[in-house]
Amino acid sequence: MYRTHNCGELRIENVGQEVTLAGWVQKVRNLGAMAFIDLRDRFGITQITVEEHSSEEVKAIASEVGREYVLQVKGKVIERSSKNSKIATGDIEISATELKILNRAVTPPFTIEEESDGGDDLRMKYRYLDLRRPPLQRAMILRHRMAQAVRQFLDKEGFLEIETPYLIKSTPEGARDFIVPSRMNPNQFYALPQSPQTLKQLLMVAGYDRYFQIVRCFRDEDLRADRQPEFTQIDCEMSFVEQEDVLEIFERWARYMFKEVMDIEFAEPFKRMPWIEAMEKYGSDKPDLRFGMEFSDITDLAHGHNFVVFDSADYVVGFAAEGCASYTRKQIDELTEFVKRPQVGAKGLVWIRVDEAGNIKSSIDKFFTPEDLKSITERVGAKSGDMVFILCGEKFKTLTQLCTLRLEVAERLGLRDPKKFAPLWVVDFPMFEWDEETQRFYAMHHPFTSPKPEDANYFDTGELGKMRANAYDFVCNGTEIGGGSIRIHDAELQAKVFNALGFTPEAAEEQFGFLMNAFKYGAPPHGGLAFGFDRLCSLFGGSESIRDYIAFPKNNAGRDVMLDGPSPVAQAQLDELYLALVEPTKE
RNA sequence: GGUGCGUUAGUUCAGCUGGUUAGAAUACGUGCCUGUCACGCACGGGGUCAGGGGUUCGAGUCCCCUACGCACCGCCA
Repeated sequence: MYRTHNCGELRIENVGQEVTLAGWVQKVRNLGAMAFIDLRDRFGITQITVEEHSSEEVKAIASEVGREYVLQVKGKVIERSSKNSKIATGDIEISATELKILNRAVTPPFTIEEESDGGDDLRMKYRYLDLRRPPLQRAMILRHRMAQAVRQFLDKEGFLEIETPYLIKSTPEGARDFIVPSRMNPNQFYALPQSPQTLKQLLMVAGYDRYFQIVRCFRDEDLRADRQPEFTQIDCEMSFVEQEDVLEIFERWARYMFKEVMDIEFAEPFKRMPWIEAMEKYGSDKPDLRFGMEFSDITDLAHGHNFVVFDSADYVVGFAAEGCASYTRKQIDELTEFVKRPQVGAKGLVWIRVDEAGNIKSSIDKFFTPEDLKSITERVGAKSGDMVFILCGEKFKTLTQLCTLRLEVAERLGLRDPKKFAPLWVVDFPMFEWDEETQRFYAMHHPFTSPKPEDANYFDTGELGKMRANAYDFVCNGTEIGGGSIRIHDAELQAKVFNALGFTPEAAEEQFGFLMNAFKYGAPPHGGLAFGFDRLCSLFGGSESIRDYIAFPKNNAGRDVMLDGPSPVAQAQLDELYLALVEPTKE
C-alpha cells in the first residue's frame, strides 16, 4: 500500500496515528540537524519532519531529495510546536520514521507553487507540471463539479445524454471545418462537427424528446483568449416546446448552476432584452449589465447646430459616465486616443462635463448653447459629477464603438467586478444578416432557425433584413455564454429559408438532404440551445481566459506547444490517403 | 490577411542619449545552521543578449528581414 492518507486530510484529531503518505516534494528546508519537507498532492500539503533522533537512513534520504521527487513517508502524526495557519494541515506534522524515494525528478523549469515564477509560454510547454499547481487543480476540479451539476439537473428534468459522431459531413456555411481524409473512401473527407446541430435535430425526429450532451466542437478559425479550435458545448434540444419553454427550463438550470457551484441566488427573474434594445442601449448583442451607463439617441438634438461632424452623421449617440466629471484633459485625451485606435475606429470623441455644481462645459461649446447642451445631458441622464461621451456616424458601427468605450470606462471605474453576475436573455435576434462582401444574406444564427410567425410576410416583401427569429442568447457580464433557437420543422418553410440564403433547391438537397428528408417523416416542433462550457467555467472561475479551464489547450496559433502539433506526417501515411502536398504560397 | 507589444542567466526581469569584463532577484550547487514554513548566513557555477543581415571605429541598445509568444481587428452560420 502506497499510502494510508492523502496530503490534505490529516488534522489535530489524527495525532498519535502511524500513517503513510505519498506525494511530490514541494520544498525541503534543511536546518542542519533537522529538516522539513513539504509533501504535496492534489489534496494539499503536509509537513514532514526529520529530526536529530531520526535514523541515519532517513537523514540521508532527506538530504538527497530535491523538488518534485516522488516520496513515500512513514511516520507518526504529531502536534506542531509552532502551527501554520496558512495550510489546512498546519496543526500537525509527520515525524518520519521511513522515507522512500519512489522516483527522482530533474529540477523543473519553473517553481510548482501557488504562484509560479514561470511565464505563460513556458508553463504551456510543460503543461503537465503547471497542472500540478493548486490554481490549475482548482480550475480542473471546478470544471468537473460543473459537469456533474449539469448532468444532475438535466437528468432530473428527463434529458437523455446521447453521443453523436465526431466524423461527420462537411457543410460550407458558418465557420471553417476541420477535415479528416478517409482512407477507405479515397479523395473524400469527413468533417469534425462545429456543433452537433443537425444530429440533435434528427434525434428529435427520432422521438428522443429531450437530449443533451457535453460535447467537443471544432472550428478552424483564428483563436482568442475565449476561443479555442476545439471547445466544449453543453448541447441541448427539446421537442414540443416553444421559446418560452426553453427559456424557462434553462433559466432554472442556470440558477441551479449558480446555486450549486457558486452558492449564488438571484431574487429577480433574469432580464429579457430584445436584440434591438441591446444594440441601441449598450451597442452590443451581449451587453454587460453589471453597471448602467445606457446609451441615448441624441441625433435630433445634435443636428442643426452647424457642427458639421454631427450634421453629416446618420446617428449621434452618447452616455453619461458616472462620476467622471473630474477627468482631466489628459484622461479625456487618452480616451479619445482609445476610440481612435484602428481596432475601435472612431474619428473622435465629443464630451460634455457636468461638474459638481451643475455647470456644463464641453468640447462643442462653440456650436451649442448651454440650453442645447443641457437638453443633451438630460436626455442621457447625466447627473452632477458625470461626463457625457458622444460618438457619431453610421448607426450600428457607432453603437459598437461606443460599446467599446463604455466597457473601457467601466474597467477604469472598477465596475467590471468578476465576483458580480448579471445574467440576461437577449431575444428577438434578426433572422438574416446582410454581407457586403459576398452581397448576400447569411443566417444570423443558423439556417435551421425559425422566423417569428408574425414576420413571415417579409419573405414575400423581400425585406429579409427586418425579419426576426425565434432565437435567443444567454449572456452574462458581457459574454455570450449560450444561444439557441426554435427550429424549423416544416419542409416548406425550410425551403424558403434556404432560398433566402441563396441556395438552389439542388444545393440545399445536396448539403442538407438528409435533414429535409427526415423532416418528411414526422418532425415534431422542437428547439434548443447550447452553452459554451469553457466560457461558463471561466465566468464562474473568474478568469478571462478559457485556457485556464482546459487541461491541454492550444496556443494563439492553434498549436499544442507541449505535443508540438500539428506536425508533418510520413509519406507512407499520405500515400495511404491519396494525398499530395503542395508548397504553401506566401503572399 | 492585418495592427500593436514583446523575446537578455534554469526562471522573472533591469540594462538610459550606442562606449571597459552584461546585472538583480529567484532557482540550482557546496558548506554552516535544532522549529522552519518566502528559513537564515557564506561561497560558487550559470549568458549564441531569439536567428540572420545592415549602419558604425564600436551594437544587448539603432535599422531591415525571419522565427516565436501574447493581445486585438478581420474571421468565428
